[in-house]
Amino acid sequence: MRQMILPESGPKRKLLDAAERLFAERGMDAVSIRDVTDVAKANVAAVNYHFGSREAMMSWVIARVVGPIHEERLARLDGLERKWSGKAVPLEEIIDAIAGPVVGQASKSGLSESLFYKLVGRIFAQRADGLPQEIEAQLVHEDDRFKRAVAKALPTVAEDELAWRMHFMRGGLIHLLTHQGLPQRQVRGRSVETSMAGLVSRWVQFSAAGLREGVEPLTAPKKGPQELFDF
Amino acid sequence: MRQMILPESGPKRKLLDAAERLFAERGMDAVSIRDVTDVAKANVAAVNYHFGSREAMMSWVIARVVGPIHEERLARLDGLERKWSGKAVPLEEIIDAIAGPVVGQASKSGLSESLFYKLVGRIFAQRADGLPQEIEAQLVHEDDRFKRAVAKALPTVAEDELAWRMHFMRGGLIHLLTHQGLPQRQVRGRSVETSMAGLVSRWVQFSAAGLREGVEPLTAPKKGPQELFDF
DNA sequence: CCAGCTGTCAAACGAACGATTCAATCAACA
DNA sequence: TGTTGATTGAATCGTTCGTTTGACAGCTGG
Repeated sequence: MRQMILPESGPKRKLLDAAERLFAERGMDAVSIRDVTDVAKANVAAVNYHFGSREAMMSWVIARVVGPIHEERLARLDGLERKWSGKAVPLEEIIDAIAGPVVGQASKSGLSESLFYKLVGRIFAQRADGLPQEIEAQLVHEDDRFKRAVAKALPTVAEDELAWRMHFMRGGLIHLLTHQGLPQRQVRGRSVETSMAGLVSRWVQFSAAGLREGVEPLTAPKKGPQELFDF
Repeated sequence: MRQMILPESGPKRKLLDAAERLFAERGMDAVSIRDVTDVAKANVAAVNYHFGSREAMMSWVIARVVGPIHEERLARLDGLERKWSGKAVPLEEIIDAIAGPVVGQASKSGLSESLFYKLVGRIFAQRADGLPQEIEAQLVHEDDRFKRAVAKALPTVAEDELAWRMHFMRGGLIHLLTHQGLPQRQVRGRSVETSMAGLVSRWVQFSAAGLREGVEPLTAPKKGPQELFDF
């Protein structure tokens, strides 16, 4: 596996694109290498020739999707910590740095937005249960960085309590990504926001409130919550 | 399928128990009928003889797990609405009526608690993507009941906003069930709460805060949030 | 006593799976 | 142009899958 230089074109790229689309549509386990090579208009042997095995190809697909999201997350967090130079970063901005890169990378993907979110959701839902070790290690480090940032923003909340609340938060995002369209049927007769950017901002607000649970606002307790976060 | 009278004993029961355990351990798609019949010490043909097909057996397993949870949820909500006789039920009690039955049924299951939660999480994660129609219909109705109850408890929050927040909330619970043990490694050196009952009460608090986001407390705004929920 | 139903069993079915083989083909360079 | 190494193609490998078959045992009611 080593450094995993992503192919810009050529047959490897075609296979990865095909696998990516099928993984998003049907789930990783429901796609055979023949499905992939049919879509990519390649031979069955191509997968094992270029990647060594089906599982190795899966790792490439996952790395190609997760890698940029992971790096953009860390870059955003770095930027925030630089911007607030040592002070605690506002909670909503931290949380937005988790979901924002998913939306950001969606437009750069060859997939439709809906499929891209589904794929990302499927991947993150598998945490610690089948993800390639290299990617899992990245994500563990990422989790740690964000946990420390949140802990700094909410110093009065116990660390283990925060860890669980961030666990719930992550679950909400994964559920949003995998089942984007579910609840909109439940609202009768009204046209409902469906753009992921809007939904993510709702998720940020929801999560921030959940993380803050039990924390008294230090200043201006009579003001509304929009005072704490302007965007 | 019809009424699905659950077998108390006999070979059907043995097959369902074996399938249930394996589904929880490995996931639905990773279990063959030979795996099941090996554990159940039955013949491969037994599955098709007693259930007609692998998929039908899966539906029985799912129905046997989800059914009691679904009914206990509705019963709890009925009880709450009776107890508060027409007035809005306190938010935390509604949310607890969603997660509580999962904990309640865990002890009645033949599975270990950990496996039972994993199985329930796996099932609910598949909403609208492979669940038997009958169960899906139950859950849609259940969602609607709970959404109305929450809307009554939070009349100032727009309905579609509530639907999305409850979506995030459900995601958090599913993630907790499927990845119970994940974040505890992240807390260094401390022994951490791992009982599901405790975790669920954290999830209830988290979710209630998320659902309430932007809602000003009507009375005693200076008091702590424990004023709003005593248990 | 035996016809009829219920359940179990080993065996086999055809299909699909990931992987491999090996000859044919292609591109690049001497 | 001839040679070499990279890539492709068709065919096949051994396995595993869900399902089906048909023989056989156990029991029951007439």
